[in-house]
Amino acid sequence: MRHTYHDVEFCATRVALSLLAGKWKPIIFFHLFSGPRRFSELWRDIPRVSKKVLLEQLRQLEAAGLVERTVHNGFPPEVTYQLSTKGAELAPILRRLDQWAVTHIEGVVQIS
Amino acid sequence: MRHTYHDVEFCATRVALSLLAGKWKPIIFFHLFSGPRRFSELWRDIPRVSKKVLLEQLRQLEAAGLVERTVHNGFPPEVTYQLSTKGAELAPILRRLDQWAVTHIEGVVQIS
DNA sequence: TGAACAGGTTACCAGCCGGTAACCTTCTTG
DNA sequence: CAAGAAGGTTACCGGCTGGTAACCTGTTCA
Repeated sequence: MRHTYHDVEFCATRVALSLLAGKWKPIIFFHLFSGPRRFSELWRDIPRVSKKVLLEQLRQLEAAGLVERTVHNGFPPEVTYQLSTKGAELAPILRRLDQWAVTHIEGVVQIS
Repeated sequence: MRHTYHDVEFCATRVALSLLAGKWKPIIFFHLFSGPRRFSELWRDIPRVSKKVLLEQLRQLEAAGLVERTVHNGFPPEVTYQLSTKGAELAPILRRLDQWAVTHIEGVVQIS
């Protein structure tokens, strides 16, 4: 059995896009580009996302190996999320995509 | 009202990704990178996609301004799809994403 | 003693997205 | 005159994704 990118199951780009697919994932990414963030920080800084959904997206990113979750013992509980090496290597690609969007799509805003 | 990329509605990357979101779109893209293709060619060359769904994806890409549809009069009917300038400018970005996926995701295959 | 905070979890629901299968129209060819 | 090819369209359906709202656990502080 020969696999080519014609085969949707093995198309690298499709699989990559599926890891980024999710309403809040790009925003999470841009927040994590500048370093680790606590759960509550992300929840505060990303408007209109529910705890449940934010957590779901983070877990999916973690499962994909793009994000690492660290629990720091102590009180109050502190859990931080940060990009893995693999995840960080997406940064330049996402920035170029951002650039493309800003020049080609109206009403859209550049990352800070 | 201030818009920042923190606002999911205006996050450029999210909007860009939403244009590419669709099971068959990356594959369609890679087929169109090498030039215009007839509908029946795409349908023949992309395994397991139904006419209806392929057409849907093409129409969405067209609506997004990434693909142009041309009807050539004559018989048999001939309709070709090709990337717009805007769409073609995504090529290098998608190729980098493909590269990233090939080096980081197992079982995934590079575009030819 | 009970409120507040961090980081979750649970139940439940609506809408979208991709999927199958059959059908349509126009023209050409055997 | 029937079949076939090109490019669709239509009816219908199941599962995934994102959404709301309420609840839980453990510790500290007033």
